[in-house]
Amino acid sequence: MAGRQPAEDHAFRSECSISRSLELVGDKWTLLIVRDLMWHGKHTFQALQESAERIPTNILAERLRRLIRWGLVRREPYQDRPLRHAYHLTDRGRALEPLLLQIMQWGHAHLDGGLYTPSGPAGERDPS
Amino acid sequence: MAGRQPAEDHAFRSECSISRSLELVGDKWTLLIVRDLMWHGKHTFQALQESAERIPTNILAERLRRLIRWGLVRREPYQDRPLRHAYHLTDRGRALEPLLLQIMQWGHAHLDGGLYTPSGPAGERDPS
DNA sequence: GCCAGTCACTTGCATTTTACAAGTTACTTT
DNA sequence: AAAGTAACTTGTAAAATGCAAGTGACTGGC
Repeated sequence: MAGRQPAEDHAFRSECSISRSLELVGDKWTLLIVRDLMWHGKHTFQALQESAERIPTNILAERLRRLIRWGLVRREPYQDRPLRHAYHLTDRGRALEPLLLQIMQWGHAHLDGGLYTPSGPAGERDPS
Repeated sequence: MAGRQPAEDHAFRSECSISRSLELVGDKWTLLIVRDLMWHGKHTFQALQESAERIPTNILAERLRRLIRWGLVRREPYQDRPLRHAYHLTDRGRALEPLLLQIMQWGHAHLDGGLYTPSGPAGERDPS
């Protein structure tokens, strides 16, 4: 326990594991970074920021810091001269894979088709 | 296709199913509402707002509108005099169950223990 | 009829987060 | 020395969030 980082503790807003998880990955960007680290071989700041969704650089930097602080991502040099760092998932980060697969599957089944037109499957519409 | 609602279309920021899903459920609150509708028998505005995480009422109202617009939730009267409405998941909403289970499982495995202390599993720490 | 109470929201406003553009630092290549 | 590249940081405007208070429809008791 000695040598712990100075970082502040975080008080969760509830006991619920879902709520807790969402406090960490419940935003529009974090899981996309995890996706790129997990499946798309993107491990540098540059590579991550060039993804199709065009994450703003300040958000990317902040999210990477957070993921590192929570132990989902590791930052390590992959060369000196010039010194450059790469980002990799830890075991804890890699454990998000089934979650990512589920999100992907749901989106694929329910949000496909380019532009969304607001009407559920037949029989599910509000008969206003 | 006649009788479609006037609602605006939505242009997704990328083709990725994960990204698309996150544009809908990628925030701190939406999946908690789905959780309550799916598992906790909460179907009224009142019941939903009384959950442990204390969602602000304006956010709850806005999220319910969004979920309805996207066909994940249905709003229907459960009594007249006074007229009251209940919220229920549609099939599309219920299809989020495996996703919710995965989030719960990850959180349970990696975020348990009340206050978070920032250090990954042994061997995963940045040896700074 | 009048008053208190409940439910389901809406409104106003302060705070926080996000988005976009531009700038900075360190180092390399020409 | 000049130009280029990677990895950020900073500034600022726009949007989302959080909190408190207010509103409207109705009900039930006196």
